[in-house]
Amino acid sequence: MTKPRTRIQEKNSATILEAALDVFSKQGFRGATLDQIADVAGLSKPNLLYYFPSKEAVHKALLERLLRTWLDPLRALDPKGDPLAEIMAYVRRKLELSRDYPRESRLFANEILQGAPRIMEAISGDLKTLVDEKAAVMERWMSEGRLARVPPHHLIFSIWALTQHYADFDVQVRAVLGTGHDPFTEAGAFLETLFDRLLRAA
Amino acid sequence: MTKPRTRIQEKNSATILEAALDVFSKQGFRGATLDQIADVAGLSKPNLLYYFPSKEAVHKALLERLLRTWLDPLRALDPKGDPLAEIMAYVRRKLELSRDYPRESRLFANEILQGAPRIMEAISGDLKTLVDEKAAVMERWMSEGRLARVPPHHLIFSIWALTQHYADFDVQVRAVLGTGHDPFTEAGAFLETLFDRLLRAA
DNA sequence: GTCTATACTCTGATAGAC
DNA sequence: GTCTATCAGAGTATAGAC
Repeated sequence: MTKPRTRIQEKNSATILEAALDVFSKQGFRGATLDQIADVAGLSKPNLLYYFPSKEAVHKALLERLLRTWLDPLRALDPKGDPLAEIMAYVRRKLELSRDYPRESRLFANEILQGAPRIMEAISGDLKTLVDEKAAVMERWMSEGRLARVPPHHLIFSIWALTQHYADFDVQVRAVLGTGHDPFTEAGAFLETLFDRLLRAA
Repeated sequence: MTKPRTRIQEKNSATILEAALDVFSKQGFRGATLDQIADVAGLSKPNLLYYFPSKEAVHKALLERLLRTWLDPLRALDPKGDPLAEIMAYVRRKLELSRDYPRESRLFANEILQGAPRIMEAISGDLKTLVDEKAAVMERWMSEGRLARVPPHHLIFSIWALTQHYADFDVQVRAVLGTGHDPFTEAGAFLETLFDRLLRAA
């Protein structure tokens, strides 16, 4: 349902998307079933299909919502700010996303693993544009000697990889650390150290 | 087929596993179908099921083969070697795995994303044991002042995250970089810099 | 060992009563 | 808006001929 009108439509659409996020993020698109989603949402399958015309449509709605907000932290990187502080703030915001929205991270990971069939356009369009723009900002900072020189695109990849790992591989991280650990707090301190040593201008 | 006896059985089992790796690594367990696998393998579906008793069995055989070899690079980390050189060698071998066996990396990623239903035992058993052991080695190196002090477990996570990202998110990396880039060569140089700056004893 | 045919279940989607 | 009933197709697995 692209434009819910009544309050009950609004509420049910939200409930369905919430349940679908649960299921799609764990099983991927093909692995998820409408039965599972309807079950988690507490609705019947036909009722679910009253709100969304198809399984595709539910998945698409989730991805669109995700893409709208997922890039905000990178957009917020301010060319006029202090280089190291700006990048550290980006790392922190990205790690917070992993901690607070792990299902969204896994939904995205599933989509990319499957070859990004439904979001390739956004990736090589909006995302690439944004990354190129921010990479140019970092490039400038490096030229001005305010940041150690590293390949900006791979710097951005490393921030994605290191922060998303704690959401996408959460069960592995927890199993290997054992009990008595707070993965995200520890990761926060570690990544602070890592990017400081990597980027502080010599 | 756990123990193939004839040459033809050997060959067909291998062909099936090769095809299954293709499909499972892209679609995950539930998303993959025996039809797809049989098609890629060039066999009929019943014939495939002559060699493996079920879809589960094919998947299990793949994961077991993976786990047997996936940890070798970490096992090879030598407590008697030079700390920084040993870790750099581990990073290099791990990145080579991502470059040369990206499907294996994605198979593993899919399994973890789904909550590791089939390999949780190996993760919290053999894997945790090995990681704890090597983390202790690193800890010793740090105490001796031969390596900058960082949390060893998270250091290992960072190596996994940074190297596997180039396999698991390959399509995103290539789309964002655009043409005229060699992701793995560039990543090799970047990760060399990153871990050198992070770990070189001050 | 390999194939065709098929049994049976699951899944996405629709019809139509209320 | 929501439900029961149901369809058509896909999916795993088996039977049995060759």
